[in-house]
Amino acid sequence: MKTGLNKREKNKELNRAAILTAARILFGESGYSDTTVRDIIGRTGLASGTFYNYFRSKEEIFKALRDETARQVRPRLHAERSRATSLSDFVYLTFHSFFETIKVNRDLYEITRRNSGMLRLQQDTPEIIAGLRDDVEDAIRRGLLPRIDLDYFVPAIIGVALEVGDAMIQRIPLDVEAAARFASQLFTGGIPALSVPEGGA
Amino acid sequence: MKTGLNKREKNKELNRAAILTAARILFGESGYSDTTVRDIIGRTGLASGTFYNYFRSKEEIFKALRDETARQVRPRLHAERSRATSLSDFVYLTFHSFFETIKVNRDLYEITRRNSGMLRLQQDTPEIIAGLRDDVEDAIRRGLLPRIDLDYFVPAIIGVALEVGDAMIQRIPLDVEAAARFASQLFTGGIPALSVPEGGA
Amino acid sequence: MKTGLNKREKNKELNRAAILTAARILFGESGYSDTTVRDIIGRTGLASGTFYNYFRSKEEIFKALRDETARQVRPRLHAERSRATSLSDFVYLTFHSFFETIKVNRDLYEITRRNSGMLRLQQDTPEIIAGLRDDVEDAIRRGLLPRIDLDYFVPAIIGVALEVGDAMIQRIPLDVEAAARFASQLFTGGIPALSVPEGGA
Amino acid sequence: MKTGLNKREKNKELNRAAILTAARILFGESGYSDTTVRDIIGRTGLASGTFYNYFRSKEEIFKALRDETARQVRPRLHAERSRATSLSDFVYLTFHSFFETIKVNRDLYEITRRNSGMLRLQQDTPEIIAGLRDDVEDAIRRGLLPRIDLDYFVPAIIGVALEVGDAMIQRIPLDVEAAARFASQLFTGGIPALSVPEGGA
DNA sequence: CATGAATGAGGTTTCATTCAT
DNA sequence: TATGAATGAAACCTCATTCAT
Repeated sequence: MKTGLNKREKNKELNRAAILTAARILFGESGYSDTTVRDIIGRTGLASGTFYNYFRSKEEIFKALRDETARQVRPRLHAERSRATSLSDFVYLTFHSFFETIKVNRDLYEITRRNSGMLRLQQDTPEIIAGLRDDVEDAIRRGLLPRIDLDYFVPAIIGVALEVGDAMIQRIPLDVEAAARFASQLFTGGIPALSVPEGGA
Repeated sequence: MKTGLNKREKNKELNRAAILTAARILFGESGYSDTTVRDIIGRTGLASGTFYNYFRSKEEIFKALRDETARQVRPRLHAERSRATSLSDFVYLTFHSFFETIKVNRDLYEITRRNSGMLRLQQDTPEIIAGLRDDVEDAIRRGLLPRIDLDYFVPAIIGVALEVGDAMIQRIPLDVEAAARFASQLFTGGIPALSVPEGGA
Repeated sequence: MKTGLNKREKNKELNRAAILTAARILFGESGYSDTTVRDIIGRTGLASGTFYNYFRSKEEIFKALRDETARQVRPRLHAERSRATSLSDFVYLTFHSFFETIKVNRDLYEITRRNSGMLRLQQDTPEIIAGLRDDVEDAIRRGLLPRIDLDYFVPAIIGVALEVGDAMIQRIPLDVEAAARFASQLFTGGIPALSVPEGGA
Repeated sequence: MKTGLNKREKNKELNRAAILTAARILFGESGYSDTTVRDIIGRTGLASGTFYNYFRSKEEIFKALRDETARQVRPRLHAERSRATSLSDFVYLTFHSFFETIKVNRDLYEITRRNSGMLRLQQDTPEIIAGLRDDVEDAIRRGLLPRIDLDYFVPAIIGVALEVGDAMIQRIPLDVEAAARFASQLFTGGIPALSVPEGGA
């Protein structure tokens, strides 16, 4: 039955979730290579062999984490962006939803950042960002954006999102709106639009 | 003769260079953790112990590579930027010199990209980028740039430089000017300035 | 059952004991530095990594061996000596219990002998001897021994115990009483007391 | 010619001596296994390959050091002992000359102590002590000593010499006479002869 | 002879993975 | 399924010794 999991099945789910969580934290903190399977399983209190009841290898859990990110994050980013009705709207929502996601899922984000090119697990674009190109193409079709060289434009968005995102996280207080405003002003009007009024910090 | 190196010294230079080159390639291809000392020395045809005649540890050769980058690249980027006489000039030269550097030292660039957050070897800002903030501050003092929030602006430049730089490298033909033009237009006038005339790619 | 160990636990005990025994023999034969972890584990038939399931390092197993000695030997030597009621009694029991211990734990003794000053693992006094000074001080308080310069007297006992002990072990038949008699006569009456009747060996 | 060494030959002698001295110090400080050929040669300022112009191997220099000890020390100890005219004389001179030797050649002594059973280089009796048995047998023949079990007596002397010698070295001020007096009193009259007058240290 | 870089066997230790319980 | 000891390949590094200069 879909609705009810018996005790055994429920425990399986919990264990799997616990292992994933531990891996998420550790990959984020130390990177893929410097995180051992023992580190991961040790954080859960389970025995080391148990790891292999849930994941076939260390590589597999890394991929599972990526997929999780994709499943959770992509639809959300897409939904936000599709509400846009103007260029500045589109840009602001893109950055805002991305920064908001970073703030909420900081550990998943760390993994993507710290292990971008690792092993041979990499994709050209981190999952957390996937889907952006489609949405941009759609925005062009909808007339929100002018015709642009996407091979440079999409990376430009990504670059700003990642680096300004990093800066945002380190800043106190953590202000998603301010960061999103900064990035979207840059993309909407360039440097002149960024000018800080008199005694700005 | 004072000027020339004798055979022994010349050979030492060659070996050291060979080891550095091998490390550069492998760190770039596989990252720091997944590159073994044996991989490195194996590529040179030397014996495994010989590695340690030149570098005290795996970590040390990594640092040596980084320092090499810094010594080669920083002064050059700085020199280019300090020639700027206007906002658009400053931005264009910044991106252009960076992309040019990437093109020439592609392997060194890969290392920095792939190992940014790795191990505990990282610095907050990869060497290849260090110095940018100083130059931007200087440009503001010189009136080339308006007063801006540097904690977001500098990362924004870096993000675009890195991601557009990656895109540029994969593109054939490799066109530094085009990439620099794109990035500086974005920073100078925002998306509207990017608009591609009719039949653009 | 609480009292018995199951198969797993029993096997663990056996393996740990096997590793300790192998180390004991090899350290005794070749000394600490010239005994490799591979030698030790090889003697047990276990895989090389297994060593590190039981001891964190080569140094640790050495210490474990020492502690084992201490736990086994010290209380026993102390108990014997505290039974003494006269000077000659005290001296005889001291040597006798020491020689008896050597005889029984010959391999542990070899380790202590061969590695006394080694590496930086040493303690000033090998465990096998520790406690002697306390007992001597106690004997002086109890009036069994006169007031003596302990900084020379304790080493003198130790020196005779070790060297005569070595000689005893090589002698056939191994006669603990004879060795103890010799040493205690020397300490009780000096050389004159050692005089061998007519046809002595 | 015996009398004059030319410059080349003199330098050879100096180098050989320098290497031996360095080895003596280092073997004494760290033991045979933990001293590297590079450590030794490094202390002399010579190049590592040069070591092998003087000694065929690390083991050989160790043996050379042993032989040096024997050549220097044995005759001297023998000469001192043969002057003895009574039991107490013999015993006192034996210990005194040994302690005096220790004091003067502390580094050679350390080597013998720290590496007694090492490698397979050991002899049953350290070189520094060799010859003792012969002298004792001679003393018995000369009527200085009673007939004694030499297999225990010689080791007893050695044990006291080594251990009291160690204690003496650590004591400040270093008093050879006091140590020799202690040891010879013990051997002459046993513990009763050691009794310290009232407020002795 | 002196030099010091090159050699490569071998040392200690780690860790993903397997498997008997 | 859970356990955790066993496995063994492989990582980093050391060092006695050789050899071209």
